[in-house]
Amino acid sequence: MSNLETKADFFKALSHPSRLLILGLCKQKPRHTEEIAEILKLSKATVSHHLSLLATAGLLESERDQYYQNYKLQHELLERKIEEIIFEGVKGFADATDPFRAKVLRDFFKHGRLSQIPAQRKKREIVLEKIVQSFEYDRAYPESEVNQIILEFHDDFATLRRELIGLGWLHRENGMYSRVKV
Amino acid sequence: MSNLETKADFFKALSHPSRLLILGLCKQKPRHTEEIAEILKLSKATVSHHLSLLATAGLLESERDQYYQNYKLQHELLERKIEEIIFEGVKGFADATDPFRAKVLRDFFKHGRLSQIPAQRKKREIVLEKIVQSFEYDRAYPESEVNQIILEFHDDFATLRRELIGLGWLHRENGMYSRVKV
DNA sequence: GATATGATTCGATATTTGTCAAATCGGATT
DNA sequence: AATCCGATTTGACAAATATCGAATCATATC
Repeated sequence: MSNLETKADFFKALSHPSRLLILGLCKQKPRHTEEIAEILKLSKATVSHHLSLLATAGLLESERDQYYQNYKLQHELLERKIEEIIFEGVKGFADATDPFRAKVLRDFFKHGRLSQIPAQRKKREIVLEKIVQSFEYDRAYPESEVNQIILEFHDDFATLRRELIGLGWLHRENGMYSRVKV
Repeated sequence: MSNLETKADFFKALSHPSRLLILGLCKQKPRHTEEIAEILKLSKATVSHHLSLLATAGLLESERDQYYQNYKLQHELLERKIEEIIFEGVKGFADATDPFRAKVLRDFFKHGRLSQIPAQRKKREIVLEKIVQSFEYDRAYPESEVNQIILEFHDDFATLRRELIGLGWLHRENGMYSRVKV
């Protein structure tokens, strides 16, 4: 449940009356496709489609029993608060409209490039935050690509890369780097 | 958040990436339409549409400030667990596949009509549950219509109607009846 | 291994949803 | 009261989704 698309799809799975009914039925006991189709007066194909969406969202799991595929409610996600899901992994970064932040960015970035690395920790974090935003989540980067991306901002990519790791915004594992959700 | 459609619409409001982003933006601070449109690179019209869905779902509230309409995050619903919302007001009625229940229904219903009113409370509840399912939620019925519906099952509509009220499954107000969610 | 049976996938269609430009609205400013 | 300005609504179109029948699949059963 990391990126926005996945979260939206999770809620999309819950966004149809039939699918909510299906969850209710599977809450009572595991159900198979035809049984649900019968109760809801829908075709098997349609129910199979709904079940697939619910299973992909992690709300149901299925298990075969003889001829039947039984779908069982999964509780983990249902027990979570809506906001936990929506804002999970959303960066706790500063408001983009913070005036101090805006001034620091204006002072240190010239034509998109970092004119110098701020000495003050607070200011350095602001420019580092800006830089880390060039990295996507859910993707691994080789060191060469990390360097290349940072080079777009400043020549001393080694220092900046080390700082990003130090702040925990980039993670290194087996020689590959990935952006961390904070 | 009573009926299925409303619940589905609530989750539908959360089922688009742009709308999740909008919630994130409005979490930081109240935002107005153009501001969001600018950040998300969408037209004002589109953002207005998204905002309308989120507000209808109860996730945002808006307030005018000078020229601007500021949208503010509403926390109540976000703090609730998913299952609370999905299963809120879902009838605690017996599993339709319960064998005892099935037997009672078989014994007392002949060709869709109640052959006699069960004397035992437990059995009576089962047949009354069956009858109340002929009523829709979120609709008011005049007494004449209530009687007519119950008449389809048994001649003694007065007794059955009184029992349904007694169980709290039908509610009477100003001479009109409505089905209660239990 | 042939067959029966429930599940899934495919293909087609109807409905719903997302998007934007243009027109309209409604409160603020002058 | 005339004008300004952001928000909303309207109308049109594109994209995504729901639905079903038919074809295909997977696996129990014989």
